[in-house]
Amino acid sequence: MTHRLSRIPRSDALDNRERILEAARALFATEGLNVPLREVARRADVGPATLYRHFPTKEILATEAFADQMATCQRVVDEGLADQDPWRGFRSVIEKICELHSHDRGFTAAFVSAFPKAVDFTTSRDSALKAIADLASRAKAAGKLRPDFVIDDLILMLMANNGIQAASPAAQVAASRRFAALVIQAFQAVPERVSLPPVGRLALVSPGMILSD
Amino acid sequence: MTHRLSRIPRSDALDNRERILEAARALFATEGLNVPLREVARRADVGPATLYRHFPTKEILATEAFADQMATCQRVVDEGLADQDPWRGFRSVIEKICELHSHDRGFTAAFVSAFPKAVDFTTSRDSALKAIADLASRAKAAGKLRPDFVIDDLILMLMANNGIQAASPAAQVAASRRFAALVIQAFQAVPERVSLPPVGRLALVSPGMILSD
DNA sequence: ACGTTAACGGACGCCTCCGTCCGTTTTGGC
DNA sequence: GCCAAAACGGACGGAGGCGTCCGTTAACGT
Repeated sequence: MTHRLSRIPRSDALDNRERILEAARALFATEGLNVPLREVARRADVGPATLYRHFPTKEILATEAFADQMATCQRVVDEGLADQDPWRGFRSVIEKICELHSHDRGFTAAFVSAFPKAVDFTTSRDSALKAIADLASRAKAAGKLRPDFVIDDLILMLMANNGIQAASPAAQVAASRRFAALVIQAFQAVPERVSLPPVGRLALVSPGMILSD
Repeated sequence: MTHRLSRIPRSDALDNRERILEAARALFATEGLNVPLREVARRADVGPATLYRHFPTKEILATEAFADQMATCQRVVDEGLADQDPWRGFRSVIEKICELHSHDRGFTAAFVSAFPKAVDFTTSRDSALKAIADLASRAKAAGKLRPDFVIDDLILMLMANNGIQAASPAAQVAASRRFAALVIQAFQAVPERVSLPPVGRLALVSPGMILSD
């Protein structure tokens, strides 16, 4: 009678699970979130049923697949916070996050999406945003970041960065780098600033739109 | 023998053709280019075959549907060119184009895409870009636009603008407006400019990617 | 070694979209 | 009014994605 509570999974199961995640990471990065799940399964050399058994929904799969990207993201933000110069920290966060997202077509979509089920993903995103907001207000206090910057501007920037399509992965990164540089210029405080129009309510678009469209 | 050369189409045919275009415009604007063609047909109160008879491919339909948007685009550019102050003209072009594109989820996709069949669309886009490049060099000469601006930055900006997702049409426009303002700040020449990283080769992504994804 | 059972994956049915065929309806010249 | 031909649209077959069922395989405890 060895059955009570959370049995350890079989070795091949763990194996498959890992291979699926690997395949998902690779495909999501290059193709975006809308790859057929069969293709992930095929690449992982696994039957469709196996994939669905491990990850009942695409959201769950995406959440787990992007776990380390999310961790990287958090680390980037922490590094930015650690910088004595808040403006330099802020800039580095923007540069690194743009780069991070430019490598991975799927990640931004996931990041910007409001996965309801993926609790931990949402919370870590929000904590990252919170931290950046802190950093931003410090940079404002230092007079380097424009005072009318709001955290939604960052979301705006992420979405915008996600819209960039380049011919090759390398070009994609290059384009994002330039974009980041431009954005930083735009965020910089300068004496004679014209005021910005309000952001309005951004989407945090529903997962359905991201996963299917 | 009244058959030689380009017969005038029947009245109901013209009727349907116009209704199809109307439906396509409406749906492309709200849903983007990836609406099922059946839905366009349904909205136009027309059978699928009729739609395909008038517009054999989605590209052709899109091209014709966006013809007036394209004209508006050209007009905006012309207005910008007509301004005595090239920098003000340049800014207004950016603002108006961002607004134009923010109203219409499909238009940017079409604009940025490299429809091979849609000859006239491509040429008018290129002529618009050419004109903007002229305006840009005048604005540079006036010392208002940063010297390292290149026309690909505009494409970059359009793609980025296209990535913005807002909760409602109104919010979408608001977000684009703010984005345009930020972009203008970024493009403005200021004394102590750090140099920008290169753009790299942007996509002008193939129609397939835009129409299906 | 062997049997129990967790885990697998091929195959199925459902759905949506696509593009075309062909019998039917409508138009416009006479 | 009539009739050729132009135009229509319902219906069909095919392709691809999805999620699940169930007969088969192979891991692990004894």
